[in-house]
Amino acid sequence: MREIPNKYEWQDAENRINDKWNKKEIYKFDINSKKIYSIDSPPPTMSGNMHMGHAFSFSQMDFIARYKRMRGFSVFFPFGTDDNGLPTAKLVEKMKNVKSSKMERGDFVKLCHSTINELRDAFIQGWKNIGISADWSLSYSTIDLHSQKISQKSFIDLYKMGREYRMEAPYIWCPTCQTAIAQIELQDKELDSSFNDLAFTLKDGKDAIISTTRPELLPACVALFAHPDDKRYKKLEGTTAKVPIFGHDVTVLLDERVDPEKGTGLVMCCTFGDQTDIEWFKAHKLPLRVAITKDGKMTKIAGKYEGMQIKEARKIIIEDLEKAGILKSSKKITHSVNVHERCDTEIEILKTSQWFIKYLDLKKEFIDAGKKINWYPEYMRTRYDNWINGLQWDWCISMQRSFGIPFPVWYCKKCGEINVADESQLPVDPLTDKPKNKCKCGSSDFEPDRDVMNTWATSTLTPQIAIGLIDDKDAMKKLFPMDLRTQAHDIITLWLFNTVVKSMFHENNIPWKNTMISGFALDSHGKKMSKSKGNVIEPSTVLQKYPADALRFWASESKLGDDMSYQEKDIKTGLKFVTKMWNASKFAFIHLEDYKPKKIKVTNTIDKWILSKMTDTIKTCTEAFDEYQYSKSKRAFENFFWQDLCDNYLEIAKDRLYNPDKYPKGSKESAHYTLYKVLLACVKLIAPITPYISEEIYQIFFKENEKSESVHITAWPEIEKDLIDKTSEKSGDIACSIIGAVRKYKSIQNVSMNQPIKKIRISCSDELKDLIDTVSEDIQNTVKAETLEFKDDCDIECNGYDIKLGFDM
RNA sequence: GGGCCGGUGGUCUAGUUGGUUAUGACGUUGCCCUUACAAGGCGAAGAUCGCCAGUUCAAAUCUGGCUCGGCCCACCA
Repeated sequence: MREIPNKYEWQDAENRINDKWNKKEIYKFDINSKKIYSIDSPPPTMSGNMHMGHAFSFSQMDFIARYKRMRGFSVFFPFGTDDNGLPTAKLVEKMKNVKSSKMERGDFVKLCHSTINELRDAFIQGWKNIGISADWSLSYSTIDLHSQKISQKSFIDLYKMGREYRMEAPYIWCPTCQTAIAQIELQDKELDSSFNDLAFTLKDGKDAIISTTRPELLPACVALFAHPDDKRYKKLEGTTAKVPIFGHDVTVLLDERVDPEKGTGLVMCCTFGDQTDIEWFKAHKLPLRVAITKDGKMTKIAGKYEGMQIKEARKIIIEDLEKAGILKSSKKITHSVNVHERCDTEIEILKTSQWFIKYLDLKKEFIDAGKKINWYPEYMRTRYDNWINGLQWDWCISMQRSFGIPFPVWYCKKCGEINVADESQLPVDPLTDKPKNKCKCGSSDFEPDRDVMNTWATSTLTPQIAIGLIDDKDAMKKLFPMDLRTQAHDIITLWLFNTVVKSMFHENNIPWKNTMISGFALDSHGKKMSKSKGNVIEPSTVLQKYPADALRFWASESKLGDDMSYQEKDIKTGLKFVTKMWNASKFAFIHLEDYKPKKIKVTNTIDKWILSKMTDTIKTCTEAFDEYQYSKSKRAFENFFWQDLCDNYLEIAKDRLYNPDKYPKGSKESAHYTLYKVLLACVKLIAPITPYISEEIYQIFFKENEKSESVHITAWPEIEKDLIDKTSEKSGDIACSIIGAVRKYKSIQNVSMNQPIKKIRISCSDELKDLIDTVSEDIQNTVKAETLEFKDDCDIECNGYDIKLGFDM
């Protein structure tokens, strides 16, 4: 045993311990282990700094990883980063001050890769700094060649299964980013607008007034709609109306999707203003009129407005309508519109050619798959089910961008046939590579697919990507399905669901047996942290002032699935715990300096009491961890450690440890045995949550006897049935209660706890008297009472028991 | 508008198969330098458990309605 510093210097300790873990490969995964536990963790997006939510949810999964490791599993815990696609491209454009649209595609892609490489190590360091016990030799990026290969193979397999098709369809389009975007990338934004009533001219010369916020879509108008039950308009069904300014004729139609209460009850349908327009377009087989270009300008059909930006055109058209007397009224409104979350641009719906994965026919299978997964917490499954039940569109996986994983596809210039790459070519870039074979029409003149897959097409393959890192031909057999997916609740519908989809297609199995869903870290007012609100706190800032253990301790407070607000005071609580742990251990080290653990008979009731309580705590912590309830485990541990062990046991045992001669022979040995055993259990029980202080204490004191290189690969404490002793537990509890009463008495008398008292008087039943007899000496010595006697003239309450007390100073 | 989750001392939070005095922390406050810890210890004050109704001998806990907050979805002419 080496010299014990008075204070725990956490900065120094954490660096030293990180080095040790690294050097000794404590978290190295062994595929040949008989017991394997595998974790599919979310690859964080490199386009932002590590934020509190990351620290929060990754700490929580690390609690589980560390617990399982101590339960004897070799833990497969790889770490990925998501550096694929649009977020990275945006970051690079901003950092390097370039525009991908103004660069050679190959140059931009190269710049993206080199930027990722510049940033990657520092980014990952953030996770190392909070003590994540991933096997860092198993790292992947969602854009690396390994991921590209798997992603492209997934595409080819699905294509061959007939699950993928490319089709022209109305889809969400961002005019700024000039790409199709996923529904999940939409955000609601409250914007000012005007709700304009304008007049279409009916065949009989009368006006038909419609209300719209988007008069610039008039050239794209293809019909007018009214509700079938709307008496005002029903008779107009089938008549034609002339579109103001633009002059083409459209028909008045009836459809139940019209809200008669809204505006004038008559609405124009444009291709495309919103989702309903798409539905009408399909249901009524309407013509297509495109008024907006891919870069957000007016098209030729807009006549003199051609080439104008959408908003500019809207303004001028309203002015023109007003001049012409067509604008009947206009009122200012605020309404929410869909914008692209990354650039805040109002989205458009354009008919473009995209790749889709066909899956709407399999809703039932997906819901059944969800039932085979154990959800923690259970209620999160409902979100998954609801999402599937509400699905209406196939999954669009293409984007019109330059940076991303290309589709392994060429189109035959002669016959138009789709030619997919041969598996042996992967990863492939159709822009620079050629197909292995001629087209079946005999031509070898090809046009490459210029799109890239969106990030979700790849990130839904993390189980396959992660397992692919293992150099073992049976890796898939050994690791799939994985044991656990961890993620936050906001992307159940997207990431979790679509991973199940891919897994069902490719492996015909669920991707993992369990899923653990975490909440968010919110700011101190319970609001989501976001850059625009300026309320973001980064873990790196916290770690300058507090140990990683304190941050993790905070993360362990939250019940699984619940959001938690971040307040610095809660991190302080974590620091206080670390300090307490250190000090209590220091006390033990002083008394156990020459102690060698060996099994002895425990003689003292108070020792039996704490050992029995410890057994109880181990049971609670183990059961809680098995249900992924780390916060329950932590709470049980904390109560035991702080209240039972520190506040009571150590205080009671102190006298026996310093003055063993006052006690029967063997008392000191009994205390030594107990103290060692209990402290070791404590260090282990909290090791998953506060790995650094636990490791430090283990290294200084326990390693010598326990042999394992690290506390994190020692065995989780076992329940020893022979330590359960309910009678001693009750005696000990009563002793603590009596000691508490004396402390309170001394406190009210404003005297030091050291102040001796002459006599403790106790009145209680004979049954309780027998229990108290076994601990009376400990009570007396702990509170420095000269005598203790059973008498009937007492009136002070003894908390929780039918006992009355009296004290004579 | 729909789904799921939550509302507990000033602040954060445990407890929800109904049953003595509702857990812990931060903050406030009194005392105490006590051979681990003043970054501490021992006490104290502070909660009609979001609101209303119901079931029950008994409700923080169960039921219904309302309200506020979070996430997801829909709407957004």
